[in-house]
Amino acid sequence: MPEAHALHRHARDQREALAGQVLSVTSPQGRFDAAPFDGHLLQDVQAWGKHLLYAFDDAPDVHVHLGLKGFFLRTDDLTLPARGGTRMRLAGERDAFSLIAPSRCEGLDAAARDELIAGLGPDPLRVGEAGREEAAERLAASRAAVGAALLDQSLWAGIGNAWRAELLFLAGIDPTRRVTVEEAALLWDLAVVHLRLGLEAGQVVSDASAPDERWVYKRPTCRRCGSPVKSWTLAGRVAWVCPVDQR
DNA sequence: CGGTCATGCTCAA
DNA sequence: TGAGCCTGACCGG
Repeated sequence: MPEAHALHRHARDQREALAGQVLSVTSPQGRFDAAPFDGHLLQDVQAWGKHLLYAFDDAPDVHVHLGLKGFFLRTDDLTLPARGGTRMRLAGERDAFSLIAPSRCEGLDAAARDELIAGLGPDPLRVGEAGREEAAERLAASRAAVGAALLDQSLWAGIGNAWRAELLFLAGIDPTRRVTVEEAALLWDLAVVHLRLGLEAGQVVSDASAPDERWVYKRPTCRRCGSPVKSWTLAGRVAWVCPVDQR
């Protein structure tokens, strides 16, 4: 689940529930030092690609990355004890969020936060159409195959394995080759539209009329033409490709 | 109930 | 390139 659309959804949910409030910040598991943030006012929560940044008054930022396995639990019963293994618990006036099994949860000073953001490419949910030209040029300039380039967070921020499979299918592009600037711009447009749909739906959406369906991702056959889907490891992740519809 | 895999990423080799 | 991270979902016995 944790690709950019999911992280932007977490940011929105937590911003609406907690921003502007003085939070109780704890680490029931003990693996996160919550003291610098406990009792401080949360100004904002923002997603940058797959990263979450929490801005506090008079404290560093908190940086969260869910990795493959991280997730949040939400409750409106503030008396409920956090489940075991909760790395960070953020409690406001009416809601509490528990962070479980993240790959990163740490304080970040302003310089480190700026460095993190500077190392990320454009995020389709953050710059949208305004970032189209720069995003297309960055992706097309990469020497890597487009299937590897799309997963490189310094080129574009927020695309993961499921979006890679589905966006390349929608664009009709074979992941093993490179792309022109025009093809990269088409991929960007597809990403902007579909990640937005995914943000609202809370899942990957590659067909607005069938939000629960996928074209090739984890499928034995292509949903459009029925051809057997080819799958193999590309850039460390399993690629799913229709050999007929993607050239 | 054990084994495997996963919409991610880092680090060692 | 592969192990590790150390959770949850799923599957077969």
